[in-house]
Amino acid sequence: MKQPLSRDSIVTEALRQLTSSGIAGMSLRKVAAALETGPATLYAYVEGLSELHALILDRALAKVTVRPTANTSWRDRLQRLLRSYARVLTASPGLAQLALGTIAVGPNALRITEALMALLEEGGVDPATGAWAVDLLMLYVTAIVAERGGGVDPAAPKGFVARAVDAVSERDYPHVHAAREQLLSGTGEERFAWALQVILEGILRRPRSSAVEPAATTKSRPRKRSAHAR
Amino acid sequence: MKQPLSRDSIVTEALRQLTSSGIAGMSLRKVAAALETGPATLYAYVEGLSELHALILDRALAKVTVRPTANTSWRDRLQRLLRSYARVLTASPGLAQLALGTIAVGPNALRITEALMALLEEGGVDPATGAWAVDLLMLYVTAIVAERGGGVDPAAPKGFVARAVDAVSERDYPHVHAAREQLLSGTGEERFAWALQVILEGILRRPRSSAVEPAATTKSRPRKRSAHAR
DNA sequence: ACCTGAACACCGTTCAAGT
DNA sequence: ACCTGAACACCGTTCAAGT
Repeated sequence: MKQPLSRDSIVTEALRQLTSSGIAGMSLRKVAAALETGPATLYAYVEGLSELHALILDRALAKVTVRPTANTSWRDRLQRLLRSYARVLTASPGLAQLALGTIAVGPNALRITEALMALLEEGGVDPATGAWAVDLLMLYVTAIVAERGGGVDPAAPKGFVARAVDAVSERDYPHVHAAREQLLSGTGEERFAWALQVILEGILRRPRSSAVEPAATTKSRPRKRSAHAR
Repeated sequence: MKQPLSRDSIVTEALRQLTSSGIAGMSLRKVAAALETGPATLYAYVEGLSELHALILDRALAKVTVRPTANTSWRDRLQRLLRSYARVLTASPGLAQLALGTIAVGPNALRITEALMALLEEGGVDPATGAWAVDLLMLYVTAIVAERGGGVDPAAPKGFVARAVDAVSERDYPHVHAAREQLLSGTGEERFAWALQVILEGILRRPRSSAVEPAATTKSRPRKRSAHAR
């Protein structure tokens, strides 16, 4: 009675399950059941679970907005793009973990990479640095989303970490103790925005063309190196 | 005949399995079998799988060297410490994924946080910035290890990504196409070292006390902001 | 009271037997 | 030749029945 079963309908159902029930709520067997067939049938359309993961990821990434409202600085547009990427990953619990295990080379991942490279170039970042920078930026965003939303299970007692950090021994961990409030401060949004600024600033100041730190110099004093990237 | 069974022996055996066989090679049932008991028995010593994960992680982190050879710059020592952390995560396939899902508040994780905070302070980073910086640095390192070593399975065809990137359409993805060699260039070590320098540079230039970018300014020109943090 | 064998409710993947 | 029910080899967790 359902639609005639296809790669497409399998991916749609799988993403639906992931979005509504998290990583534990999606399985080949449940997808098969929802599509009113046996689990073995799916193997006619999909290589296995890990190919399905890749397909789900790219399907989800279609929702990322790569052309945010113009008329703002490239920095602002880059931050909006990465926020859109983070939002899409957050919308389907477990998608970020899945993204970390899957090297995204689907068309939608490429579309995001392309847009980020263009924005960095607009910011004066040379292509060699831009290539690595895109990896770094996307990895950071994926990781931070993966770190928070482990799953959809409400098993995370919000106070548990706070209690552990608060109880830290002043004698054994003086720096941690002194900064215990700072370690827990800030909303996710604030930390995300700060981290992006940090990484972006570093990218602009440390093009790949710049020499590598010679190990035994410096004393907190920043080096005179190229600010005018490329 | 085996040792009398304890939290400790369970963690030891679990970490042994993880190290030798990756995340798929470790399970509560296999640990129980190796310890010559039934799976239910473990629940007398451990709350469940996720507590075991946290215990394994902290046990593994004991091997991280937090006091690298002195007589070098704080930057150098910080990089050595993070490399040691990365090495420990890499040594047990799947440990990094597990670390992303587990908020590490065990004594060994605290020891690492403490050492990083001390090094950043030595570098002139204020405690408020240092607290967030430690999170960012550890998250990056954890994520990059998690991204590569998905498991111990040799299922990763090294050429697969290269082929996908090489085949990218010049018309649809001009920037990606132009930088396709750069996207694949460099060893893991080189990218790791570069990324750490980028993040560190950003941390030094963007203390939390600095104002937030006012959205519609800049043109790649860096701001005059404090290099001499705090 | 404590420990645990067996059961429960799941997995992904394979394959022989049917159409 | 193609599709798939049933089986295989696993999971984590629970619980009643034994000591």
